[in-house]
Amino acid sequence: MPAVHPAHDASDPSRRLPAGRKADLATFVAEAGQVTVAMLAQRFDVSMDTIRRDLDQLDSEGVLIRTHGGAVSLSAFPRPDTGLDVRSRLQTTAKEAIGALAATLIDDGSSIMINAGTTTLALVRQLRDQRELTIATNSLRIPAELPPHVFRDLYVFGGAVRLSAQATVGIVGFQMAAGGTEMDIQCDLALIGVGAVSAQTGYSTSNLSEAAMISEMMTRAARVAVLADSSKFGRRLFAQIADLERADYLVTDTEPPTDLGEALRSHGVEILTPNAPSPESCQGARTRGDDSGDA
Amino acid sequence: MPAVHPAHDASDPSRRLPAGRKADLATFVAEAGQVTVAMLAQRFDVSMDTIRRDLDQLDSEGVLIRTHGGAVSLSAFPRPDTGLDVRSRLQTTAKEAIGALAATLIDDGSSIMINAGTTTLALVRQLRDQRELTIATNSLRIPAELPPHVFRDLYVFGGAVRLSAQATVGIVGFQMAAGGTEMDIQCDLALIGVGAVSAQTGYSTSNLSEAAMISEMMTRAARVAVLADSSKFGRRLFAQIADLERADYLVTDTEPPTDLGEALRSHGVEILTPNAPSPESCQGARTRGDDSGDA
DNA sequence: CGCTTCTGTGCATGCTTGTGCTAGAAGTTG
DNA sequence: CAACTTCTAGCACAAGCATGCACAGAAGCG
Repeated sequence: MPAVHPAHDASDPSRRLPAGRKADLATFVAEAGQVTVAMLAQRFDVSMDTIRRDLDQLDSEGVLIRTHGGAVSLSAFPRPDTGLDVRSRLQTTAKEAIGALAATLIDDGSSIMINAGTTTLALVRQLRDQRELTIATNSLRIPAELPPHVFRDLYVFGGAVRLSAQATVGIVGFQMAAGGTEMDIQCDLALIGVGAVSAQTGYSTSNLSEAAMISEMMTRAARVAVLADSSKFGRRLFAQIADLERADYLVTDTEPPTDLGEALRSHGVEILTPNAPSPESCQGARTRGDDSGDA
Repeated sequence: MPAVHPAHDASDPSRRLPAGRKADLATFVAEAGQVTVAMLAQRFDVSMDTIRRDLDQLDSEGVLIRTHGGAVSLSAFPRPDTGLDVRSRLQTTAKEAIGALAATLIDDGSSIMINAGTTTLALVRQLRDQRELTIATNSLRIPAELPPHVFRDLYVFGGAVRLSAQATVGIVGFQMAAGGTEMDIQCDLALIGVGAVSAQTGYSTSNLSEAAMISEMMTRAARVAVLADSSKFGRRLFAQIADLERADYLVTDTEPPTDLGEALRSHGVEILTPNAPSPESCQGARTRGDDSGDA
């Protein structure tokens, strides 16, 4: 079994540490906008399998978006809003199902907070039968998509604009008079789309300011529903939002992996999926719970 | 055994990424307005079947509208909630000219406030050559339309949403910490689109809260430019914003009637029109080289 | 120093996805 | 109605993918 392995050539300086290659790869994708696995394999002189693994990790870290055949950058497209649009085209049916399911949690006349994100955007498109809602959000796109007959009052939190997310980041609250003090606000339900759900580290997203804002929304709500499609399971993003028990509901499209599902239930989180209450649908061994979060 | 497959041409990098192609295809349709399957197949160098499948998917995702033989963009159809969009199609050439002219007032690195409106929206679309701007606005649509390279920081004032105007009404200011006090803000230039300009009653608009907010923006600016096309002259709307002398410039498309023009000049307002460019305006009516969306 | 353990990498294997082709159905146009 | 275009459905093939495995270094431990 000598097996003629070309093996690793330590003499080649272009072949560097994996972490360094991953960082270069991330910037390369960000500049190129869209790349193929084959292109990257040639560029970095490693096999396509390694590139695939790297891209999967970078996707789970939220640095780029993995697609069939390669990857696209979050925001480096010619148009700044394509980052959001590309993301919104991925997992759309799942997001719509999640949105429709989450909409059933909303009672007529209740007050709700909604954070910015593609999943929550799909949610507001599903709002049809509700009436007289009071809604507060940090999304700049929700006011354009919200059906006008469902709400009575709509508020947008002010602050700096994160262009890639079409959202504001700032204080969860309002002043109603110049120089006046902040009004204390409280709502019945917070609907929160997150970037990652992990049994170990709870809910997380890629932007620190947004994480702080979401956490503030959660504390100002009597009930909290977290929205996340199955691609968010078992990964960890840069900024932690809260521990698992801060949510009352997790609305998703497929039953989570067993370890995550058990962790959620043991923390009192009710899991809602469209497939009716059929537990343990067993979607295969998707349990990659590891995530060594370097970056 | 036909076996002779022309197969895939790996040499062309523009192809080879389905997700990227779909994103490009969506933007292409959005810009062209209407397209045929054959046109897209030639443009993206794939078969018409693939284009058909892509269009079917994009239609089911709500990105465009599939038709027999091709597809049309969403904006080609008047959507139900297009109160603002319908208005924006009126007087567009005039608004574009006004926007381009007002853009010449904006210096690199300056801080500006912009209120919500179709005229100011046309203005931000004309911003190309400016850099490092700091921008604050109550418009929810400006963040989506603003070219990303022109500004350094962008802020949206928080508050209640006026859906018909896609704008917030509230306080002109920000808190930067929960429970903290309001930060005092001041800018170099306020760019204000108004609904009416009258020699007797000054500037006015139809909504009282917006009028108060605009007035506040004016007081927080070193210079004030009012934008109004000729259809706004000589009329009075419900809520007065300010007297004539509160503005330093009136940017419009045609010279106002003599009485209004005299009243403005006697109050120290400089009138800027595209035909009689002011001494400092250098770029004037710039031909928009690219797009010019016919097709 | 030797041994174990872990990680990163490359390869081989079925399996899934995307694409183009063909044939027939359905629609459009003169 | 006839001629043409476009759509739908099914098929075959290439590319991409997940998984399991083997090997090379690095790190840890005695």
